[in-house]
Amino acid sequence: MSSFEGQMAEYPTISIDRFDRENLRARAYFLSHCHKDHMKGLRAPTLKRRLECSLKVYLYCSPVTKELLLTNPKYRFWEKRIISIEVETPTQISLIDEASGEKEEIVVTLLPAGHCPGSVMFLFQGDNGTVLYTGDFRLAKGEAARMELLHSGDRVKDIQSVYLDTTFCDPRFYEIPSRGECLNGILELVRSWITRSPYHVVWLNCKAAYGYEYLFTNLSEELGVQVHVDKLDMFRNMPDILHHLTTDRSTPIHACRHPKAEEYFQWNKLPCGITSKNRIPLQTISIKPSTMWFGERTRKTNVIVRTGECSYRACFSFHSSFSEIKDFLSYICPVNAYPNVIPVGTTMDKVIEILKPLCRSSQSTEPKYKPLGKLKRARRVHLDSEEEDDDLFDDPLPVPLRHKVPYQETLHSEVFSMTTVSQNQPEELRQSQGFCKAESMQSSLLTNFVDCEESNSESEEELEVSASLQGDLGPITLHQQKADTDVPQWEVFFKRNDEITDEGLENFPSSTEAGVSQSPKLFSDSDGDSTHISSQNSSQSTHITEQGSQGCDSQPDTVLLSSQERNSRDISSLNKDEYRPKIKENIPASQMEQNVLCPKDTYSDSKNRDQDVTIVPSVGEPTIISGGKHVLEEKRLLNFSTNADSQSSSDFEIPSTPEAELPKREHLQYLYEKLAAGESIVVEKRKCSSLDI
DNA sequence: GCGATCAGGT
DNA sequence: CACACCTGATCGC
Repeated sequence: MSSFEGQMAEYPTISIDRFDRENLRARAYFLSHCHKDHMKGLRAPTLKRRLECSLKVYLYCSPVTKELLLTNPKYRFWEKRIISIEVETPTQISLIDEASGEKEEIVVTLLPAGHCPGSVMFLFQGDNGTVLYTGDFRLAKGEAARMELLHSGDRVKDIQSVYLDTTFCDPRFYEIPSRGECLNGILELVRSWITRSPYHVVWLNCKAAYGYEYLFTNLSEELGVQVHVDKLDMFRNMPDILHHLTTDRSTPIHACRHPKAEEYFQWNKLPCGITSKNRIPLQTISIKPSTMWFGERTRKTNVIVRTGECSYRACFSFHSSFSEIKDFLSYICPVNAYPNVIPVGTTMDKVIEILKPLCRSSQSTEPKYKPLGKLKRARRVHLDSEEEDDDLFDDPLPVPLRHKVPYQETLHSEVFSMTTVSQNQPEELRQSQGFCKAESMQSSLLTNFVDCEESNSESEEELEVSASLQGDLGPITLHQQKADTDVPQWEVFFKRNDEITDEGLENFPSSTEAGVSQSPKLFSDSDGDSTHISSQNSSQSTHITEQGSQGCDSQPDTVLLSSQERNSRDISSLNKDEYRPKIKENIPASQMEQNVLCPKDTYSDSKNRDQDVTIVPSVGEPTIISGGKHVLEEKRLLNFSTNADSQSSSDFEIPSTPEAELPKREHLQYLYEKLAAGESIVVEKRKCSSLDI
């Protein structure tokens, strides 16, 4: 739960995700996503009264968040006072003190947070430096590196402070299976059950909160049936979600809720009240999404655990794991990092001890002359962080390129867009889209380096490149380049990108491996013999990180599901297309290869389409072919390398483990059916390698 | 009657 | 484990 008080040291006149107490005096409000614990005071009479008196005060959020918020009648009084800002569109906001008339300009950029539909992180740039408020987030390793707007040229921006989602910032939560792995595990379990007969139905025991939509949309897409929910009017303007939901109870997949749902379930009754179809009783299983995590040295086992005759728990997380948090923060490398959440069982001090080494200050204490390979980030004298562009000139030292993104840097001038919102204009987009051309950095070195370091923070090796020269951008500081990046946009939800799913999927790299397995016991860990069906992709990635040391065992998880299989249906066929299929053109060779490995996943990226507009061939990189739907691939490709697990890109390319075989769909089906039926599975123990125990 | 808080449950 | 709620009881306005 967020314990962020609402204000950031650098910009105390704005309030984020808290609307009570001191925050009642804010000049502007920001809401990162629509979860109640981030909306404290948002509908309190005191704030309502203040709005009536302070006509220049607005609430800024993403378009999806605005839609979700206003669907709730209790928040409808905000209607005229909410300004939605498109994701990845730097927007200038004037912060006016109505009493004194004092004014301060700030530029805010919303970055996708991957937590729930409409969730974003806020990047603020102004006279007091650049700061990032993450809200709640779930981003795979390497995702920060793929966000263009966190960079200036090739380097990550000079960020003064990060206000971070530290929900799982404890080594205990070292790793959480990726979204794709979890999704696949659930998908196969659901598939194996509902295909048995028209009377076999599944109840997804989800909590009352946004964030499960990508699960619903992907299951729907893959299985061809809509998911039953209690309400869907909040998605009325989000066709990509809406199309996969229904209020018709006759579907085999339910995510409806009822206070006595658990009790109903005992009696084979769904929350929506039905117990039979055509007078034939339904055969129901429940799947409860819940967070599962694995310590650094524990081996990941299942993403699905059987908890009873007809019930299962499935791994699902809205928040980044410890290693994902470390990857994110170490990449950003701010001067300061403040936790927004203190996980229970730990203390603020402990969390800070963990964050500190990932910040610049600690690094600055290091010897001045570091081997180039170790220099993570040039330390800069900062004064105002704002213009990072300018700083580039100041950097005397070679700066490691922290740009994992393979995307191409634009060689020519890029288009920067800057939107301005004035407080006087209430409407949403009054964005005057000012497009300013700026010269992009000459991409001198920028070329695309694919940094192979692992995303783990620990990565030590980085490529160094000399600093690039950038042109001065001129007066407007904030422009960010809009390159075509494809960041995993998670707005996905809304934009149907749930494809994200793919994320996981594709990421094989990331792979981790989780398997759905059932160990003989419900619980997993057993390592021994369980048959692991992993959702993940085939790639078994070798995890260098953790497992590396341990040897193979680590990979116990054999992945049975090949990504291809899953994708075969392509999931996304629908999805993708609708979304902006953007294609990314330049993909580094290395990635190409990967592509080859996982050919089918598709995926779409929301952003891509739009941005592609400016595609510039990157240096030397082969262009990918994007054939029809495979467009998506690109994205995933991208993810690949950058992805988390990807720690080392090389991993990906590692073909399957010698003894590993690609699971056949039929085999999987067989295993899942047994699993669904509660039968025990014969374990075939497969050795991962000689090391396997 | 409403809101805030706390306990308890899923 | 913990998340993001929901319900119910109590207290104050």
